[in-house]
Amino acid sequence: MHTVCGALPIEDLGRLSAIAVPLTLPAGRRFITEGDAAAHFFTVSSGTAMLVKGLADGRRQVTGFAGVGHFLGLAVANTYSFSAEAVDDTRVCRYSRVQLNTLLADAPAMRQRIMDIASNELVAAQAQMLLLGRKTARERLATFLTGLAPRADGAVATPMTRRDIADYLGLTIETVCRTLTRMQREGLIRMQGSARTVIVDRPALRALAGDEA
Amino acid sequence: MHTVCGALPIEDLGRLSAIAVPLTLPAGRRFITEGDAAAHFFTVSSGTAMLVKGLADGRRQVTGFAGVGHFLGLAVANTYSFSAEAVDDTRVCRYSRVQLNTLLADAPAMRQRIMDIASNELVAAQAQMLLLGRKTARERLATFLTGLAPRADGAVATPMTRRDIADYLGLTIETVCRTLTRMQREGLIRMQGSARTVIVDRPALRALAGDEA
DNA sequence: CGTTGTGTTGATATTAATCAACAAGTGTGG
DNA sequence: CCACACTTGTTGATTAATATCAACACAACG
Repeated sequence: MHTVCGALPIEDLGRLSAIAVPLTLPAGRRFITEGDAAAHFFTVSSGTAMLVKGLADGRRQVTGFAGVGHFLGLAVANTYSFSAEAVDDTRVCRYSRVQLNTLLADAPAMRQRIMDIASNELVAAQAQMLLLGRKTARERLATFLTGLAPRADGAVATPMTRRDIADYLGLTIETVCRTLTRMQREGLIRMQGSARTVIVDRPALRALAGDEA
Repeated sequence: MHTVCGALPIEDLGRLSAIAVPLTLPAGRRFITEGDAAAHFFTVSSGTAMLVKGLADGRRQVTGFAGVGHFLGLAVANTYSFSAEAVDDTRVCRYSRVQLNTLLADAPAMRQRIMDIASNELVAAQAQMLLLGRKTARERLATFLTGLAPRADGAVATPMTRRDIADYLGLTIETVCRTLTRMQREGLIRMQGSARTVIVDRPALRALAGDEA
């Protein structure tokens, strides 16, 4: 999965796990709430989480999905600027930010790694701005699908609902549905239930995505 | 100005300026090109710069404006993932990334500051995703205008062209014009040439922006 | 089994884009 | 200093992409 995070080098995992609190979250559970005091940060152990920003009237924007090994909540501010929810049944580890900072003080490799993660997030965020500001519905879906990590059989996992995809791509549920249906009709993809999609013609889909400009 | 950067603590400025190469850029000059080897990073000394991402067919997205004191090009990757241009006549300082990294090795305060900057960038980027994905044209302009730093007389500087604003907000030039004209007709703002705008009714504009959800 | 949430498809509405004309600056060279 | 070209900004008419409204299929679940 893209954006939101990154993985740590093995040698640091032990020190990190010493302060980790493992949590099991059912699908849909919110574990970070926009505006709350930001006392913790999280890593994803299994499943998928997503970051959400909301408007007063209920409109929402998913700013990223976080798969296994990804980080959430690395903000400097005193309050979270986004909410986070489990997409499917998900295990996360929670870390105290105070303890993390202590740990970081003499772990330069880990510090560097976190810095790199933040930079990569920023690059991903800028790519997403281009998508949201300038790409068509079709291009957005093509970008989304080709950005998902393919499994051994060539299929990609889409555990999030159509609503989550729509809120991630700045579209409506209906437009997501119609666009995917059309891509299937055209032989670009094959949907196998709503949580699994085979990318039939990856080159064509990548061309549609329009990156590599 | 919002997003893209931040300022360093005074005590580090001397060390940084020792490796700085000052450059003077005319309005419109591009000084970072998407895809080029990322050997440098930059700070803005005067004027305004902007970050741009482009699609093959010419569509472009401005991902942020950088005013005085802001940073550009803090990526980890080997190539820049965006271009940068001077909005008006601008002075920037250029720093070698290699030298910067050496300097950072024993400057914890500076390192921390850069980490904080990156985090703030990320928060701003997520806010912009919400704007691009879910706000109306009117809400986007209201958000943009209320986010500009007001001068002593209450006016805000808008040195960028309508095209740049449109590419920043994911709109067309015409929609930006029409929306601003309408806001002026409604007494929310008063335009004084295209580079200067007085915000007449800031509370109303902030309410329109829809943040503080 | 009904109930509820999710996904799909169709008909229609609406926002913002496109196409077009022109006004207002800005700069250049005669 | 003025005429001209060229860029930028504004406004109007029309189109098009996507949202909205609506109906229904289907699966999960109590």
